[in-house]
Amino acid sequence: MGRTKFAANRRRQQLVQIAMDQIATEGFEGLRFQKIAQQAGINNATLFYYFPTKEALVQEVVISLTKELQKPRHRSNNMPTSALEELHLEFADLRRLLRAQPKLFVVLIELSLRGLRDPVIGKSQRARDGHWREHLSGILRRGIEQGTFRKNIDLKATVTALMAQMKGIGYHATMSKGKPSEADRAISELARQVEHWLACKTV
Amino acid sequence: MGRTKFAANRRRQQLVQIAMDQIATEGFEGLRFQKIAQQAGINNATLFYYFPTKEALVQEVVISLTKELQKPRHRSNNMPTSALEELHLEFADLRRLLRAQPKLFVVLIELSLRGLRDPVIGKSQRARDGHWREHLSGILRRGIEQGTFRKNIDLKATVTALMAQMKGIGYHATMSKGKPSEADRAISELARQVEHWLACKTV
Amino acid sequence: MGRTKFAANRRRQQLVQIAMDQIATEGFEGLRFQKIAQQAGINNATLFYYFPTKEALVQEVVISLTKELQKPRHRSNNMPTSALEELHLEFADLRRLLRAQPKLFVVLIELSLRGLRDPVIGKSQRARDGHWREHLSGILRRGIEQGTFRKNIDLKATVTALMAQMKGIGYHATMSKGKPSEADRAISELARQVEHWLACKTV
Amino acid sequence: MGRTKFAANRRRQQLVQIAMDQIATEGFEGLRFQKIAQQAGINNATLFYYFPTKEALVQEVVISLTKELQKPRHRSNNMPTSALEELHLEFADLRRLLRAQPKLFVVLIELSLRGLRDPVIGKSQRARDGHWREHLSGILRRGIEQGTFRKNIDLKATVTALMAQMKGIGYHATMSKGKPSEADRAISELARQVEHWLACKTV
DNA sequence: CATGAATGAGAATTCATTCAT
DNA sequence: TATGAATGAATTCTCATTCAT
Repeated sequence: MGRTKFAANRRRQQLVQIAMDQIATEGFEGLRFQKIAQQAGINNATLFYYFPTKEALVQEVVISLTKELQKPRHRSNNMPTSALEELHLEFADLRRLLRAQPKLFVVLIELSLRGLRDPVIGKSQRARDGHWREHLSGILRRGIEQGTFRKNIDLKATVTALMAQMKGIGYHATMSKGKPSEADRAISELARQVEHWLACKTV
Repeated sequence: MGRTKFAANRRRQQLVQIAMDQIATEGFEGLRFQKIAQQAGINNATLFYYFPTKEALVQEVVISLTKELQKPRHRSNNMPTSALEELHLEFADLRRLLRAQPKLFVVLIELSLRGLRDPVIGKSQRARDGHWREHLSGILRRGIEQGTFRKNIDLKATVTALMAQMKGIGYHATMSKGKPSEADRAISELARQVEHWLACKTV
Repeated sequence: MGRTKFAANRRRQQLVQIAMDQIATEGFEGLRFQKIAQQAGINNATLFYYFPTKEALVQEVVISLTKELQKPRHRSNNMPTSALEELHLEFADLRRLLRAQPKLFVVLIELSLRGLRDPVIGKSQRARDGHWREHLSGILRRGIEQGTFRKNIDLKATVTALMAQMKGIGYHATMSKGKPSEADRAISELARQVEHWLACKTV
Repeated sequence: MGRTKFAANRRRQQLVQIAMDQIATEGFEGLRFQKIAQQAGINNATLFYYFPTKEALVQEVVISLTKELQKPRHRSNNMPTSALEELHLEFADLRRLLRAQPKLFVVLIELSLRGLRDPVIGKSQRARDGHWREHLSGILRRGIEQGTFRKNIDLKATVTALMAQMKGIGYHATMSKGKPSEADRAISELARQVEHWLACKTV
């Protein structure tokens, strides 16, 4: 039974993955229950045993996506020593994710749009953003405490701007379909700019 | 006859406008020919008289959107005197547009996603980005010539970053549905940050 | 006014001709009022000035077709001298018509089918067949009188068979799209067979 | 499972049959998916479960029709002994088919016309004609060998004429809607004529 | 005569979902 | 679990026809 449940979960996860791929390639518009089943090699109706509704499947996609985004990446072995380094790592994460899972960003943006109309998705999105905001605020606060960042930072506006910048990088890179190296350079540029702005004591 | 043609064009424009609103509120997914006709107070078939295909209508939306975005806004009366001011005005434009036509950003993002699959839309999108890139590059170059900006700017990366930042602002503001004032503050913060970064001679 | 009316009739005739071409190339299925207007270079609605209904246009096609089929072809200058020659000429007509206006047969068959459901067309068709039957019966009778054909002919069955044969040639040639020369040879073969059958005194 | 598949095939066959009836009574023009479903007592969409396209259904009609026409009819118990008898049986078959399934001819003619535009149908039609031609040629050749038919037959032209004649009988009988007995008599007349023509040694 | 604009009544096709087995 | 069969509710698109100008 434990084995079975495990297998069933694997299957669910696989189906969610297929759904994500579908969204990435065909858009939300093109997400078809039929096609997912087909691609999973199962029957149309069988899919309904796993997800009672298309909506339910989408919710799982949201959950899976959120998990993926919150999966600790750089914090693998050693804690970052300074706020500056933490900030660095944020950008590094973005860079890595953008290279490793470009499709994820497409789904993310599709879901953002859906979140505007679907309250459940919207709520989950706002929650994710809230956590991220907290995380970034923490870094900035620590940086100020550590004396790395200047004291007169408008914390809220800065964090908002920072989030917007990082989202913008993901959005722009995803849409313009330039070379990854181009995105990398833009991220580095941005990272330096931000750090300069936060660290510069003469503003 | 001239009158007639004029009226017909007005009608088309009106229909495109309704379509844009529909996209903004319901998403691409929810764009229904029926509903547009309904909202225009005309028959379903009449819509097909104006647009032979749903696709055709969408194309017109793209055109209309591009026109709207390229419509000169700040250049109303007097030419900006300096590159710095020009850059300022870019941010001001963003701020104004975000307040005046928030729906436009939703449509813009929806279209971006569609552009990933629809080659016609994609092309138009890339063309628009190309122009914008040129425009921003021009400002930066002029700023360097004028001595306002530092000489060692990595022009390409900087422009990419700049575009990403501005897109990010639009994206974030649109999605998070915060108060406009919050977006305004983030934009100001960002503008100062960028200018500082470009102008700082000690980087 | 006389001129005008004449011109109008020319126009009607032209439109009917276009309709026939349409039927020949697209079938009854594909007959579109729109397309006819388009091909005539006039507006959709204008066509309704000439024909109050699509049905009306079709009726005119039927009339035009009947006229075309009854147009005396071989009887141009001199009367045929014998029944045998008359019969010969029937086959010759078929041969000529098949070469000169192959499309006409397509329309003819399309109309036949329509005649099964449309009583007006059906009636017109039966009338045409009736005349033809009379005509052929006359030839046979004359042939018998002239002593060319045998006396024990089953007149009714023979005429029916004759009509069926000739229709069959038209039908087969139209459908199989073989070379005209092939049809010619089959017609000659058939003509000889029929004449032999009718003339043979030892049956 | 075998039972199921069998039932499904029965269903498909039934639907094809209904489609054929529809074509016979309403023509290709009047073939409506809706109506077929209605007549089968199933939902519109269910029909699409069996046939992905209206076109697909039509193709099955073509196949079914071809099968029906090639279904051996007279060869039931004993082989025909002579070419003359074989030829006889061809006419007998025609007579029987015309009485037993008059609708089949309507569909056949409708399909012929469609074959002019639809390459798939056209090809199938030409193939069927090819086989028939082979079959008839065989009979004639055997008749010549057997000494029943004269030696100087123009084989190709004769077969073409023969096919045209038989098609013509079907076409004429179908269209003129006379009594079956009339068609029977014409067929007999024709059969005697053809046999006389082929057997007559003095041509 | 001629036309642009408008429309009602379908038509094919799609898709999430249900249900008996 | 799994599936084949079935369906209702849309949705895009077509077409003959009308009407004011």
